[in-house]
Amino acid sequence: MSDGTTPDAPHPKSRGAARRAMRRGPTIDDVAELAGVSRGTVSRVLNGARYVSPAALKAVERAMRQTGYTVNQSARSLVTKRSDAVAFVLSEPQERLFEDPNFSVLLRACTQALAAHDISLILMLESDEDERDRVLRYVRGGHVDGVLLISAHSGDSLIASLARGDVPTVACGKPAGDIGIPYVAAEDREGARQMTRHLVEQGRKRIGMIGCPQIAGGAERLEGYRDVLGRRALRRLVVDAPSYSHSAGAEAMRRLLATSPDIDAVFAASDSLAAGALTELRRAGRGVPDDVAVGGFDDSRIARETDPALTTIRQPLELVSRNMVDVLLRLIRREPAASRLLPTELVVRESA
Amino acid sequence: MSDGTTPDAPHPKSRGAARRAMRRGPTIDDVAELAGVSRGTVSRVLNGARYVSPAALKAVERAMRQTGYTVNQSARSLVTKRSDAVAFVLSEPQERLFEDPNFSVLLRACTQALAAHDISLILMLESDEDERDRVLRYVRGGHVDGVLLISAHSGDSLIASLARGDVPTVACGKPAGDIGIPYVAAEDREGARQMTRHLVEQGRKRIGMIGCPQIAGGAERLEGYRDVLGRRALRRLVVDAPSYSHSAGAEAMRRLLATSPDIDAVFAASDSLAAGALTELRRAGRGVPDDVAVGGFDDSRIARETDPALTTIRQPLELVSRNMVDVLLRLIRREPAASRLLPTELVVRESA
DNA sequence: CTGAAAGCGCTAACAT
DNA sequence: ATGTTAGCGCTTTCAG
Repeated sequence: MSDGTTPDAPHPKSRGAARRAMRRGPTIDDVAELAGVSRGTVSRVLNGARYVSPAALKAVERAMRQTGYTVNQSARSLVTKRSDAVAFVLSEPQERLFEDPNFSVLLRACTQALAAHDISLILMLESDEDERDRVLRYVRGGHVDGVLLISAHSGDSLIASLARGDVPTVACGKPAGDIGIPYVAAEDREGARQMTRHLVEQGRKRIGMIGCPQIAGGAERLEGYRDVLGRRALRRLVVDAPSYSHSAGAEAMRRLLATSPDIDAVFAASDSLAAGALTELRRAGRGVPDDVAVGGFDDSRIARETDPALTTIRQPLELVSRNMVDVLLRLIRREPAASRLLPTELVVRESA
Repeated sequence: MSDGTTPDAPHPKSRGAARRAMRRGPTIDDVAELAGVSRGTVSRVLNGARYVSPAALKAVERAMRQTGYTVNQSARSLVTKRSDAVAFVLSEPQERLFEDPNFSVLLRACTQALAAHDISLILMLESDEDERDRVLRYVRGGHVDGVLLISAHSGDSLIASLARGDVPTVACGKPAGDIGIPYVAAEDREGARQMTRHLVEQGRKRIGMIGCPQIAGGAERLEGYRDVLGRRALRRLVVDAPSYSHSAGAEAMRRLLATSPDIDAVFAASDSLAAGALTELRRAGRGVPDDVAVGGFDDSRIARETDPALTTIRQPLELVSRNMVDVLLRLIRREPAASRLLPTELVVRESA
């Protein structure tokens, strides 16, 4: 084989004056010429087609098809100052968030919702200082029209401080510190109430909770649990997990069993935590749900894959995503847009 | 409040001639003026700083800092014809791929590897016809410099037909049909051999396989299994799963137990499949690994979270990602770049 | 080594 | 309704 990289250029004689032979698609002028109209008219067709005669419109459309024209986004952005792209910024202080099954759902749904508006999604990670700076520079450099901010932990947010500036931003989940940026979230507190009520209705008496207050929404879930239980939410029944992970769930369950061996139900603040709890309960020889009922939160994929399958609270993440995009687009258009809270739903399976 | 959108322009008298007051960062000219050099020199500093006197360099750098200058990527792209962005195209015919824990790893690692080169990652989905067209138009519209193609199923690939064109593309996993595009993959076949050998060494006699030949790498894993077992790879010991999912694994295991109740080991072509098999084995009252040993493939997160934890084959996905990016960058620079195969590793845990 | 000048392809006034 | 024109901010010859 000759080389394996690129087929040789198809221009046998291209020598000295080898201009940029690269991607050299048809321009708006080519279309205009072919359609027998001016460049301005073509531009009008491209942008809404108002004030264009049907005849011209048809001619232009045909010419575009014939030439296989595509707008040059750079040229357009240069003048409009819009990029038609938004950043999906993921701050994952502990590398965890990325493994969260919920994250995939958000990412997919946001991508789709944006695609419907012909806006592209640029994924950016912000796990350390350097990356944070990179993101900041990038965002305020005008490379994107707005940002979808996904952060597990609510603290950090140097990003948010930027976001508070002039770049339209919407967060997933209520950011801590009550920064002024709009957010979209599930009704964590009410969701937690639903689960706790369910456990009570099942006749459970000593209901423990594995929480994770430092994660967005975590504090609310804890509050919901307390709302329902009141003083029955004994201090020893509540343990904190450092993150929404399987191992953290197992570890928390171990502590719970140690301090409260008489426990007959556990509400974990996420499905991953619940799955970890399940593993630990089995190890400890407790039957689920007979000895101990287990409730999760999220209704992520893993809720269906544990054994027994998890009873959990469904977060409408597709809806959250669509709302985030909707709010962001309004913000970009300088329209007013408030935060939104979306309802949750109890999903009963085998574990409780 | 006055408006809530944009703080009023700081020009008390700007009236009729209210220019676009939007994002109006410092330009290369502002920097040039402040540094007392020409616009050309600033540009040179921006691009490699060759042929620039130390004095000029310093002045420019100071001016850039003072003004908080950031290049306008659109303006740059307009002339260079590069976008400094690549598309991460995900074809997920069955919505599954996105839930694959491996995918997250790839996405994260690719994003990071690209960020190191100041290239941004644009995520695109290609699950149906419309989206495929969208991706095609987008990619060949010159919006990206190249594409990272992640597809579970190997067939479709109208995308690939584009990729074969002039847009630099690298696939994850060997694409079917032997299209000419370079790819990066793990040594699936050898990995499968490693696992099968391990099971044999454990004294297992009737080793079944849950395969998924239509998924990239799936056929190779099946071959590896057969390489080791030879005629002991009875037909009835091999079942096909429709996808790499938990439920497919459970279902396949059920069939396997039905046709070959005497089975004493199973090698599943992915961890998800193995996890499903585990669930089914427990349901059937078979102990793992005592009655039946179970081997997975991927060493994804779930391998650590099943009970018992999975013995599996580690795919070096971070390495795969970095190599994909490396190959793609070479391709973009029109340098030669061949496909690459990366070694796998046996990870022994509890299930086998 | 550096400045000047010519566009890149497009949109948005501004005239018709 | 349509053509004309002036840039958007940058890189890249081309002269010095």
